[in-house]
Amino acid sequence: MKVTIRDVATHAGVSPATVSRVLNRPELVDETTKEKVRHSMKTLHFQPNAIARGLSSQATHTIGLVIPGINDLFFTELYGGIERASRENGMKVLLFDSQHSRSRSLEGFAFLKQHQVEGIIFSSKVVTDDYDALLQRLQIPVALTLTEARGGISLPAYKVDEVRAEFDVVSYLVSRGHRRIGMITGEETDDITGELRLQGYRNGVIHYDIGYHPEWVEVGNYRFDSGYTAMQKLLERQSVNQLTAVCAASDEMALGAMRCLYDMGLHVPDDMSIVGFDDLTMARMTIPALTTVAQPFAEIGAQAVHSLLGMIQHPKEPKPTGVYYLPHRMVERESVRSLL
Amino acid sequence: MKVTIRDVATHAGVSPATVSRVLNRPELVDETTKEKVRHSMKTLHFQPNAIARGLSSQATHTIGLVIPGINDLFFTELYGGIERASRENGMKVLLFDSQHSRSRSLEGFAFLKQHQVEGIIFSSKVVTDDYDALLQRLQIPVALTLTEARGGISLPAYKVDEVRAEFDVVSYLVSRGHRRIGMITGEETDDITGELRLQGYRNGVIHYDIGYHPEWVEVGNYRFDSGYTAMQKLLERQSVNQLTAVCAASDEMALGAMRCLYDMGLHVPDDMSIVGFDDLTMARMTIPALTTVAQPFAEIGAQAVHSLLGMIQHPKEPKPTGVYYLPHRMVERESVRSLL
DNA sequence: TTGTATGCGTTATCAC
DNA sequence: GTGATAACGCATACAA
Repeated sequence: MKVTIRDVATHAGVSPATVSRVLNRPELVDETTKEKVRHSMKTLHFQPNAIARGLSSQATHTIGLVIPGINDLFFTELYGGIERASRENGMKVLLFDSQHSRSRSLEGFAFLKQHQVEGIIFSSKVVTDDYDALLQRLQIPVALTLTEARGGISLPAYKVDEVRAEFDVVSYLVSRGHRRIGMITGEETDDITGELRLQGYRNGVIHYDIGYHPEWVEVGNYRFDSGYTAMQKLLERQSVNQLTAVCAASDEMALGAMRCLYDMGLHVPDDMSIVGFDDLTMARMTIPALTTVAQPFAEIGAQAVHSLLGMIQHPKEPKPTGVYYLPHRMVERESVRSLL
Repeated sequence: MKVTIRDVATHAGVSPATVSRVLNRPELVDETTKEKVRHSMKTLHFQPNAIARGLSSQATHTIGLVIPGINDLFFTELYGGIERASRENGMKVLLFDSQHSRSRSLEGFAFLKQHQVEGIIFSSKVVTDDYDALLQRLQIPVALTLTEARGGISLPAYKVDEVRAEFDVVSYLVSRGHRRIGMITGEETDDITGELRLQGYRNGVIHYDIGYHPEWVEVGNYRFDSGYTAMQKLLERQSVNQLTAVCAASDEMALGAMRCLYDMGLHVPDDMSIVGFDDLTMARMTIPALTTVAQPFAEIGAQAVHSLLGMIQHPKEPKPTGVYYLPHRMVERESVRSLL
């Protein structure tokens, strides 16, 4: 029925220990017996039991990943980077979807702990002080992606410099002759991302002597529909605002905004320029193709993995901490008009 | 350091077996000792070791999922349905990305076998005879999604009736007055999907006395760029073809086709109607929003899980077999013009 | 209702 | 270079 290491051993006429050795330390075993054992493994179709190995060796070679929601469109790229980097280093990845629920992210830690993962990548919203005790107890290295720690707690975080990125968006727009630039940002509550991007926008409009006008800003929740609604509100004030461009804190909201403009009979970019944030796969598939700032999701994931690997391999060395910025990149496509 | 069932036992003044019982068969243990044990678990922050449980009980409560590629845009919805149905039934899911490689899908089975999953959902291309021996040996229930088995091998498959779905697309187009309907299909080699959708198209044009014209058909690989290229080729023959509508075998190709038309100065749907296939999240976010046929990805995933659950719980009963069709649905949006 | 003893499949520490 | 043997953390017959 199920073939174990013992079956292989008897079939090859050796001890289980030797079979285990050809699996883990083949250099320690004689060439001929090694061949013999391998042959037995083939013919018996032996598959080592990863569960038993994990229990015995106390090493699961697995990295846990907590994500906010599998349906978030950037997720697959992040995962791709993580999975690849893990695989290249002999690690597997175990996924946990917190479904945008704070309590479920906590569950995620418990789940991954139970499965003896050797490191955890966390990418759900802010990580605040109240995680502290939990994380201490965990005794598992943790790295953050697309978010950062707040308060006393210190965990390494991998992301783009969002303040700078959004500033660069404003710069780009200014360089195209825009001055009356609005923004659709993300929620500020429990979400550091929206806060940072808004800060970048604010820095930009102040830096370029445009001034910060609260009435030029609307808040969304990163999703398409909220982008639509936000643009509607902006449009209601358009006669006084006279915006020529709007930057959104996500590609999805940017597309929602474009849809709203379309429904109002306005044309992008002729009547209004739009810039997104993320550079999702679909950003190049729309008409007009979306000008946006690209986050290197795969690279961010890979960096987090490498960071974890370091902590796993050198448990006694001081752990990395603070925020590591990966380079963002303006992607110029068709949704911005030059006023010059 | 790490707290086990024994630690809890001594702390609560009971035997390890009792602790194990409150975990697995709480009804068998006295109310007061149960409380005592649970209290100890809390204060010691006990987390049961899933690895050890799996080894001991021979039940991992895990379903394995082999997907062709994490970056395929429909994947997250399929996964969502699978994860949800699994969770509702006390199961976890372990993911394996075959990266569109046949050999890697084979590896996937080995990987999942090693991790002692109790069932496998497979969704990579065709499953043919040569999988047979492997699958037999596996001794693990397998269900297919978005594909089906070919040859002698019989595995339950969950998907839409693609022939019928594409036929319905043609019907829809005809009902809007179209007759000169082209198609961008998927690869026919090693891919049953493209074959079936083309068959549906063919049935349609024949049924409506339009006739099948090979020169109205181009082949792509489901991706955006291939849709673009295919439409280019179609356009080269447009003076003789005089197509008024094109249906694509995927939403991505449909968008690629739309982009091509846009670049050629043609307007959708005024100059050409376009229909997709899948109803990806982004289908409603484009302008014009894409008319397409929706696959119930989440439902397909959930059905596959339930099918697996049945096989797991009743190992001796005959396993389900054949193809189970889930209802597709025409989603009417803006990319088709009525000629009537 | 609770405790003891054994096994799950593998790794690892010893001897030989 | 190879073979016994004891963990790994938990579940479960069997006893009590």
